[in-house]
Amino acid sequence: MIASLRGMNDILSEDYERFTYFIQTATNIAQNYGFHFIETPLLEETALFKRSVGESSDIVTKEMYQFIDKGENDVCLRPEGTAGVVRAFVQKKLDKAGGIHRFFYHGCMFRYERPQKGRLRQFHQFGVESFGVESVYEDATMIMMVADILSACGISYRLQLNSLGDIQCMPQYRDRLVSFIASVEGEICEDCLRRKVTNPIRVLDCKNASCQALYVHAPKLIDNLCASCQDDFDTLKNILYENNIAYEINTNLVRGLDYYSKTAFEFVSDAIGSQSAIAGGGRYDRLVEFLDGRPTPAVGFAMGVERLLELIKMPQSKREGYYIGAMDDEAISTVVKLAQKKRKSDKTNIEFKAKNLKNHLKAADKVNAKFCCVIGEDEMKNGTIWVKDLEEKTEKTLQQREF
RNA sequence: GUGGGAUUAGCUCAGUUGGUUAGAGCAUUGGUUUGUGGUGCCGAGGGUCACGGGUUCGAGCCCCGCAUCCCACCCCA
Repeated sequence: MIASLRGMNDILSEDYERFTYFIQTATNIAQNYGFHFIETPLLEETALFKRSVGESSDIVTKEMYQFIDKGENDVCLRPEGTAGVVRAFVQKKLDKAGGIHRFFYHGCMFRYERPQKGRLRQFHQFGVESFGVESVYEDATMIMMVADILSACGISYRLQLNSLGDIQCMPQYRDRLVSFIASVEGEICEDCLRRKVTNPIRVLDCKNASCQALYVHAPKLIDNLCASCQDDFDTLKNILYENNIAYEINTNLVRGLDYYSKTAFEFVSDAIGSQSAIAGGGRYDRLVEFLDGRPTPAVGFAMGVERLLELIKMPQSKREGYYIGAMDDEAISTVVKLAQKKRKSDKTNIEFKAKNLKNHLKAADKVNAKFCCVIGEDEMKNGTIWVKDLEEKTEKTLQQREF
């Protein structure tokens, strides 16, 4: 037997019901917020991700499905959605067109990681990206949209919030942090030594207790924000408070992707194991210019669909459509004809095997039909069909041409 | 990528110190006093015990390898 590749799943049956229910719910909400669908390719030039996600990120250094295609192009299956949307935004010259552009997307992403629950090599994200709005109200809107989507699906969550600073305050802070790390360099773990060079902010959430003891005295970014970042962060907290969105500040919340600035947020669930981040996002005001566009403020988020799947509370499924069967072989061709007619307007299941009435009723139950329709000896003789409403428990006999 | 656990029917799982023909529930399917369901009764099918080696008179059970899933690290959605 040939099995699917590691970390790559089939989605069918009940999972598929949940999957499409989520996508539909999220799509409706995104449209209510004024966002428009965008589809970008699964395959992009490798350079796109190196420049946007960042050379030092885990994604780019070890998780990409990268290969050389037959035209000798260095290409990648997309590991996340933002880079492609920004590329499309720039390529369509929307940066030069000015104004506000709001997009949502959903589709599969690929990361070569060690799979576990909630972490797949091919997985799906639903995300949105907003271009051209500088106001922190847009950041708050993103957060409220995620909250709306999760609530609509009956999913409870915790919201974690942080500010990563901007071009004014971040580099300064980074320098101060690096010199702090240098001052304790002899006592920190190997991972932290590596992080000092690659991504110094990451040392702050080192799991090593002895490192943490040293970092108690480390400068915190949140205490070193410039006036504009501090203002925006305060405003954001206010907006969330006024709109009844509970949050916790997590100063260690550092997005693993290099392009974030200012607002960073993550929605986590305590009900799905260690891969608990169900949505994450933030502001990325400089990414458009990194990808050769005119500087454009932008903010967005992505949700991991597979991680949400088992948390989604589905609406109760209702009986729907018709089940049609015959009690004698001679009536089966009539049944097929009637079913074909019914299918123009309603969901219809046919049974090709002749069965007694009881078994037909059982089968109609199983497919969750609203009406069980059967042609037996009497109906055959009279050109009629017997129809039972399985909900109301009422029944009637119709002329076949009226069916 | 590192460390640990698991893998037996379509699904969830039993399976004794290694001993004859590997079980249950659910699901599937057939029958049911011969036209009334979702909850009756009786029966049936379904397993290379993940895969490949080894030890043994004999392996679902012990040993080695490998694959996948799960857990932790890492990281993120």
